[in-house]
Amino acid sequence: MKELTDKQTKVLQFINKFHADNAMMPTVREIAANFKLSIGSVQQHLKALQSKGFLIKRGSLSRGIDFPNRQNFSAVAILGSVHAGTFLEQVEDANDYVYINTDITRNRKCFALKVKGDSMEPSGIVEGDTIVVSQGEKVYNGDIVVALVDGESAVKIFYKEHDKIFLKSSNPHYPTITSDNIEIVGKLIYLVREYKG
Amino acid sequence: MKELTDKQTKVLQFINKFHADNAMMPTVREIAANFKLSIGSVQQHLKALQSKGFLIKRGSLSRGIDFPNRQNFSAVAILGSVHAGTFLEQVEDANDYVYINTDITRNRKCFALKVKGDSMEPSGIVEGDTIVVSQGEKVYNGDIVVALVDGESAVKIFYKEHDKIFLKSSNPHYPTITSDNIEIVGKLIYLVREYKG
DNA sequence: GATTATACTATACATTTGTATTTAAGTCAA
DNA sequence: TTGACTTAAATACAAATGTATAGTATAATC
Repeated sequence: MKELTDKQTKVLQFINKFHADNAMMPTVREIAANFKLSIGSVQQHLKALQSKGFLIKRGSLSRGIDFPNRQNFSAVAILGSVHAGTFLEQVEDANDYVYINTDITRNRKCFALKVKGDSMEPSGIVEGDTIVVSQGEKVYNGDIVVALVDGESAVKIFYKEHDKIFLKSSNPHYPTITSDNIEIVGKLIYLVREYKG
Repeated sequence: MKELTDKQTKVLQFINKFHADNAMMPTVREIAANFKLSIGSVQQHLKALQSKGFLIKRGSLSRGIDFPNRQNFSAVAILGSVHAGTFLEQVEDANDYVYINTDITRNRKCFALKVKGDSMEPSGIVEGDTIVVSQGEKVYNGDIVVALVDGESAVKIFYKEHDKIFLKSSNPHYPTITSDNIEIVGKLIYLVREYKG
């Protein structure tokens, strides 16, 4: 990627913010108005941003500029809560969602859970966090997973040795779980935390 | 919410998909072309969708229809990184953003930082996390803040006793900071973490 | 029968928007 | 100096787009 001048950067930032705020791209004249510039001046900035690969054009449509790697969001449903220490509770109304970038979900099957308990605190996962889990994914030693143990679920660190699965808590006060009946539901790919008040 | 006719439902679905695919609302004529309808016909459908509350209009802008409850995201710029243990580094290109729901930012002035170090690990803030900070906010004892101490910044837990400010690390290996020259930059309102690989 | 809502066409017009052209000034490097 | 690049303004024109109006037809309801 070539480098941008100060002005080009500012124009790109404005476009970014405008799009985030209004769910549409600005017109040439809307950009001009924001910076108190002439139309022609903005045209040149847009041209530069295009030739440097920071914007692309869709024909001569109105509001027809686009980002080469536009931010797409998918709504991931929060299905329930999971005791990082012990096990899962179903939540009745699945009307709550986390919105995350499709760059992260990448067409994978995902769902989200609210964390309860403190068994994963040393790994930075605390009560109230919302974790996004990708299903049907290959897991490796050290990955953080949501697993079903004898029908109940938990967030743990995955380890496999000699075909035997061990589920470790990062908090040493909790025992390592092992069982013949462990099913890996999915792997942690994202976490969000909201600080309220 | 009043009910929609079959045709109105189809038009609304098309608008929805068009918006998801192209990050912009369709024009009257684009809708007409899709359904092989006349312009006036589409106008009526849009009018009906508006009067029933499924769409709203923004003036007479091109592509100026909108969903009443669209998820709004604001792009929060990642301005640099901050050592949760020690101090801040500026990042030159502010082309990186976190996208968070405006329900959370609520018109507050925000910026984001990448966390380095482990001084806040017991609070669930670990290396690589992206934290969103709200500026110029009232802070209370126990809040997690970004503060400037003698010109350098850090993420700490805020305490004030007898007009003296203390900045505590949750990791006991780090000392509590106190100084006559402490400025509170902002308060933590959000955190995101991506698990890669 | 009269009224209302829906569905559709066709056309005209005003505004918005993208694009092109010309001119000019400043910076920086060869 | 020359040339390339950036920044900027002013204006004109074509295309895209929103809006308004008039007319037809069907079905449901009172």
